[in-house]
Amino acid sequence: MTSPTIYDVARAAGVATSTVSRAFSNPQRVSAPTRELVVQVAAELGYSPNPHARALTSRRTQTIAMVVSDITNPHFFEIIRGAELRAKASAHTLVLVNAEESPRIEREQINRLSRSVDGFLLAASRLPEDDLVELAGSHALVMVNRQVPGIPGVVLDQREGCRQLVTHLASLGHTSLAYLTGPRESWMAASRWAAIRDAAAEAGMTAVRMGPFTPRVTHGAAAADAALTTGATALIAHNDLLAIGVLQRLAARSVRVPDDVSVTGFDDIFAAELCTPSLTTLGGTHVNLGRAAVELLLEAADAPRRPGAAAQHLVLPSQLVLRDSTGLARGRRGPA
Amino acid sequence: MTSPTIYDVARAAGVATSTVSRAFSNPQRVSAPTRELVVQVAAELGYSPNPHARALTSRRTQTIAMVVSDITNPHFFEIIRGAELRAKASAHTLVLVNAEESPRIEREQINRLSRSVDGFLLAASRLPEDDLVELAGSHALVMVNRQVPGIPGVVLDQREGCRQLVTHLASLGHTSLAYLTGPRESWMAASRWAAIRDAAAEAGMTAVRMGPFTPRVTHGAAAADAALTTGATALIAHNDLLAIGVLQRLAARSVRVPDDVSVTGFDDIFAAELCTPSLTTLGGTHVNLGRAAVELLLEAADAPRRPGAAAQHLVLPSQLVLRDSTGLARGRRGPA
DNA sequence: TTGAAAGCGCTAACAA
DNA sequence: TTGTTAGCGCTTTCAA
Repeated sequence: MTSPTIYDVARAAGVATSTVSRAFSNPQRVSAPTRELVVQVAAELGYSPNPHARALTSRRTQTIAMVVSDITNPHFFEIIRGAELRAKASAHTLVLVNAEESPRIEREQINRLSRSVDGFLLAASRLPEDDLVELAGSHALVMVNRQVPGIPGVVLDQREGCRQLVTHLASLGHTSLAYLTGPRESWMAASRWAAIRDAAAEAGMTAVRMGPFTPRVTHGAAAADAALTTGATALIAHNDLLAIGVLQRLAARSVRVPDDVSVTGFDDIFAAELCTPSLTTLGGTHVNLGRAAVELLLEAADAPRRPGAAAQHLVLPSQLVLRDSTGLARGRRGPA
Repeated sequence: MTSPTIYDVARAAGVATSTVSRAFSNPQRVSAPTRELVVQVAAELGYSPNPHARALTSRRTQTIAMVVSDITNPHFFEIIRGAELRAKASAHTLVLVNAEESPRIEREQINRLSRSVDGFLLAASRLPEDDLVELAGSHALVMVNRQVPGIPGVVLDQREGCRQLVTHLASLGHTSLAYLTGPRESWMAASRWAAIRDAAAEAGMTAVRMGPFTPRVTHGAAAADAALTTGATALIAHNDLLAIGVLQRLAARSVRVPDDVSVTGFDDIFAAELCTPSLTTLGGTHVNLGRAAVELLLEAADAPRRPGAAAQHLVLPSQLVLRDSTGLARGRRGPA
């Protein structure tokens, strides 16, 4: 009933337990013939190493945890998928944790898992920067969609992406935009606003920020109402979910999109292509975000914190996807 | 640097290590005063139990694995979310595994994790029933959206749901339907077809099955083309993704929905509400599926396999959501 | 290159 | 109720 151990294999193969151990975890330190013998005997007995016993001494678990700020946001799906893919390729296990938009829960979950994983992927972390720096001192950490000095991370290029987005709106004749911002703790929200504001200034547009709004469809109504008071003809929602909610509210209020106002989102989730009108949005290959993040984490876990070596920051390209929710500004339609 | 162990706590509190151990894993077997002392000393020292050492002796890991047949399908998201929620409530960790629609990968992943988790949630498993029964002999198993005799499981009610769906179509005057079926290994696909066929017979409709089709948007084109050859006026796609692909293809071929044909899906994913026309679909609260599945698994892990006690099968209600993709059959429009 | 042996941190008899 | 003690299965010095 109970599964075979290295002792069983050692006895059957006529070698010491340490040799069996090496054959599995350090193959190059065993002669080829012995290794083959051990491996074969192990296979016959149906032996496989006990990961907990292994972790107990070696302190390596072959497991990484991914903490997402809000698992209900479909945009994380792609990141999770990429991470799972990459983790599997290196025979690592992916643990999934939901922080439910709460810094407290995020912290608790990290503490709970700190002994059972080799490192953490923190996606859109809501923790204050100080906490993160402290954590990075004792754990392998990789940030996803957030930049923290000294901690490795992967982000989609917001600066360039937002510039393209704003330029697109400017080229349609819009002269004023409103950014409907996300959660206060969201690094992304701050980063997007900074990029949008700068790009707007450059393009000679006025830009205002409204919010914060919880980036869900249901909160789009409030966001849309707030945005309309500004008189802006271009609305940039913090993400696609919020944008879709905005679209729905505008339709309900008989404001035409894109004839009266243009609306854009971020993330390019699956639904962005299907809603009416389809949504212009700043996307990118989120699968690669997840993939790259795991890659970085595995490196960090292998070569822990060479002091002096700067933390790696990967910036993956974002991609502006033009659809039907953006159009010429009011009064700019028809032949000039 | 290295974290404190029960030895440190025992010494500082002046008790035996076993007392410390009990205070944490079996509190009721320690007198209240001793327990409080131990807990307080432990807190001061910053002690927390090493999960691997714990697992090594107790064989309990506080971890459960969820294996999904295809992580790209958004419908699993909700199930995953429910499972994560419930797992967290019992201080359990959720490991996420993608089987990529491959029975081989599914099996490999299960084997790889078999030592590190307390049990498995198998969502839409593609494994043959024999394999599952064998697995259930050595592991705690709960099936999600698949019924296997002798193994506990949770499903949304297909029989009643499909009956409602078919009745809905019949009441709109449709007399022939086509079911665009999912993967060959999908228990769900077989189960839906059986229910649809029976319900159709009951309602005096003819029913044909086409496929199998990979249930993704991109495969909707082939499915739509195949369906049109049958002359059926009502198309039931295996899931919403396929249905959305069908809608797109029909639009491209200038077949009007629902004027020329009606289209339905399964799952009620987020996008079903947003596509054009919005999709009539058989949904249900998938979050509860995940939640209930974890619940069952925790029970099973606690009271392992009382022989004689039948495996629990939970059937959660499904819910028919009527939207714009279904309408009166051709020739049944206007005043009678 | 291989073997002997001492733990890793905890649980669970068993005894007191 | 508490303490003693022998493992759980593996890795890792250290010696040979």
